[in-house]
Amino acid sequence: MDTQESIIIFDALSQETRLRAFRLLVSAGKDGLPAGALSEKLRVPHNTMSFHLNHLSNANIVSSRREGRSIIYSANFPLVRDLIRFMVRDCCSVEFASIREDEKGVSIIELTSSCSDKPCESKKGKCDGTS
Amino acid sequence: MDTQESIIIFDALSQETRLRAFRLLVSAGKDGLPAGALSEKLRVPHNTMSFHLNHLSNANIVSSRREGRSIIYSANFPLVRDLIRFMVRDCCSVEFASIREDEKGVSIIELTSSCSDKPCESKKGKCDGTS
DNA sequence: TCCATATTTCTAGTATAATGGACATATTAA
DNA sequence: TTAATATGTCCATTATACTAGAAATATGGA
Repeated sequence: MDTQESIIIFDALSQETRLRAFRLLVSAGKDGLPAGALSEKLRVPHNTMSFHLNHLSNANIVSSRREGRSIIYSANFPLVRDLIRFMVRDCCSVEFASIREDEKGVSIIELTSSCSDKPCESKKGKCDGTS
Repeated sequence: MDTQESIIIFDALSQETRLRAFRLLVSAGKDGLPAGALSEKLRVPHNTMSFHLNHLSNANIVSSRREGRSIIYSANFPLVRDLIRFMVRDCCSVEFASIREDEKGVSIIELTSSCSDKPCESKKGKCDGTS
């Protein structure tokens, strides 16, 4: 995940219809949903929906496959995971978030309560715990 | 953090000058940086910089204070933390991320490696570990 | 007070995004 | 092969975003 890629994803998620569609796809899981179902649930004309699905697709945050007459969209979960890692590493690691990998390759992120005065410096105990 | 607030933040971070400015402010920590320093480091005219800083400020992801002739901007770290929590809870919790709070109020997020076929169902061991 | 510095606001030009009607394409079944 | 369904593409309109010159505001110092 580099800066340019993250900009494209932020842009994809910065529009109401697209964010709502993406969240529906997330809740639908790996099976995904056909374009028509999204258009109907979100009460958006099918061509407008198609425009936004294409936008999400270009950002690589959803993928699609044809199944009969339908085109099924599904969320690209690994990319979301990468985006979250990018945000933690690049956007708040110094102040109150830490990220490490355990022996199984699972990323463990700790978000402390906000430190009102001083940076946390990677150790807890320096935060006052207030939010 | 609700949907509308997250859209505004995604929008704020979806533009190159703004994301670069935000990342500079993150690396500057709580002390922040004056508008002129950002304008100079990013080689962006001061009025254009001001436009983008205002955008970030409206999204509440940075704040500002006057110090003498300078206006110092700094990153709003707690909001980033909230955004990350929103993304984990709303965008991938079912599939391969979990979030919980420990006794000190620290959020512990686990991002597994991607599960190629089936949902992880909150337990590890069901993932094949490949990325 | 007068000037230099730091930043914002105003403004207009240009570019990009969103919307939805009309039409085109792909698939399936009769 | 004709019709119905599902979706995408084309296009014009409207709205919003980005950019930077010029002017305005705020501060601190000579």
